[in-house]
Amino acid sequence: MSRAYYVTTPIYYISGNPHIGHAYTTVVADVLARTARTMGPAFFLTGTDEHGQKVANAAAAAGKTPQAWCDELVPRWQSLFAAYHVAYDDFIRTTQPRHERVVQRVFERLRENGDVYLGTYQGWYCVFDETFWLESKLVEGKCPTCGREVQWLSENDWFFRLSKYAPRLLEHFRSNPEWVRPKSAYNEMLALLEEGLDDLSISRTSLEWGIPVPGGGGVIYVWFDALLNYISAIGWPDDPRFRTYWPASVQLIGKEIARFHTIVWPAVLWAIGEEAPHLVFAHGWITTETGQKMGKSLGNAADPFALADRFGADSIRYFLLREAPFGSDFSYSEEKIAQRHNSDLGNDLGNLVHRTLSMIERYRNGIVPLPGDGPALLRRFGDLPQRVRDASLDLRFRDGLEAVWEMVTTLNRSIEERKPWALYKEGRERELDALLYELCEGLRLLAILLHPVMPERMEELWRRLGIRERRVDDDWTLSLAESIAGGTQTSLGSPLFPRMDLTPES
RNA sequence: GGCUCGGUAGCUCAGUGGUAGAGCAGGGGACUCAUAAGCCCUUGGUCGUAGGUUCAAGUCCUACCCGAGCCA
Repeated sequence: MSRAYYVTTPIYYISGNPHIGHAYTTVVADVLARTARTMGPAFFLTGTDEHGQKVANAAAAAGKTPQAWCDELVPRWQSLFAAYHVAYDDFIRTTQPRHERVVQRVFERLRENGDVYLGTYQGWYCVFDETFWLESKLVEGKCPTCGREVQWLSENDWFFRLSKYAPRLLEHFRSNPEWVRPKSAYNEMLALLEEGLDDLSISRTSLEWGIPVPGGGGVIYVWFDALLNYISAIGWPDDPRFRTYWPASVQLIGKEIARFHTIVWPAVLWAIGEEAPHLVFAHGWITTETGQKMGKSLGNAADPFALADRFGADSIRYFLLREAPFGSDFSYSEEKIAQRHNSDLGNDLGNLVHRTLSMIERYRNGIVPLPGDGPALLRRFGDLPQRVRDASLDLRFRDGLEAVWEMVTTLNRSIEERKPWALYKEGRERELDALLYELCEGLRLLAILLHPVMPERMEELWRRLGIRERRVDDDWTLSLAESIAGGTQTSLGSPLFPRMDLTPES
């Protein structure tokens, strides 16, 4: 039996419009959740991070209240995820009462336990990066990462006793070397731990846009607030969902926020008596072809809505998972997307579907024939579903897709070798039926295996195969025990992945 | 300044001390069910550089160069 699966994305900081990088992380989480749902209960959480000075400033610049600003932006994010066929189970906003309640309750719990104490914070603060800097780190008096002006803060803040948890963190890292991936992130965080930890300021008196500290005294630091979304959304501490799904199976993050998620976050969880997540995976960035990080602040971000319009969201999803091993940075360009779309999806998969359904149409009036003596062709792929599922849940999506493509290639090759057009002309009906049946069954398997990655297109393939007695995303133990029924009425339709013109220009 | 990861074919990447690989792109061929797709064959590499260890190094060690990142 399998345990309940819980996957999270970072909650996205809504200081502007979403870009392709946000779609990337969220699509990956969606593929994990869809894969996990083929074997048991799964919960997929995403959402938005709405507090902090940067949001307050952006709202003020637009002449709006922070809440109004957030309310206007959130639908942009939700429509992005809809455009990419993302099926989350919950979308949390840190301004929702259900979240604010939990944050305050956690704070109180920590204060009662003595894990939070009142201290004095003095130092430089970069509003843009929401980060504190030591004097020695400033570059010509400005923020070393973004070059903007920093502010001098001197205030009485609440501090979290992070240092107290340093020994347990070290022990946790050393006895769970796979708990932070990829290895590079693990190594960096371990090195950081070995240098020692300072306590963390978790409140602000200089700012109003945040969750109030219980009993007064400013607002809770946006980072502390934000981390708690992963448990507030599933109803910490009492909701049955919390007991079902926590600790999280996988928490996806960008590598720039690894410190908060692998050092601060487990310490906070332990301080309230909960377990650390099983796996934190810090993925790489999508870069331009010159290796530059893509992001709104650099002005080089692709419009993810336009991309989905042009190529189809499922093609982009496929590209994101197939192009590079998950974890490392990878460079993006429309040419590369178009190439993947044309060669893998159009030529290999799409054409296989089209030529198969076309022959069913032409030789058998669109009706799936009765099976022959046995699916010899597909026998060697008996372990493919397990391989694909294992690869995906281990975040090796590329490996899983390559394994599926072995089957695509095998089916295409079998058509060349057995020449159904010749069988038809020569009246070798039983041989033709056997081959066509195997091809249809192969397409059924492909639809099932690729559905987590390309849900919309594979649902369309499922419809064309005419299967009504089961859904494409049913539990795999049920789907895989069956095969397509002879007599099923298929429909040809237009190509699933029409080739794109590769010549530059839109 | 310290540290981490990477540098293998035009591109994206496998490669776990034992004869350098795959896919795509490029070139050629036979076919016609199909989206000029698919199938078969094929060109292409001083494995970042220089040393070292070893019977044997893409792989281990040292230094350096380049790229990205983390920390100070």
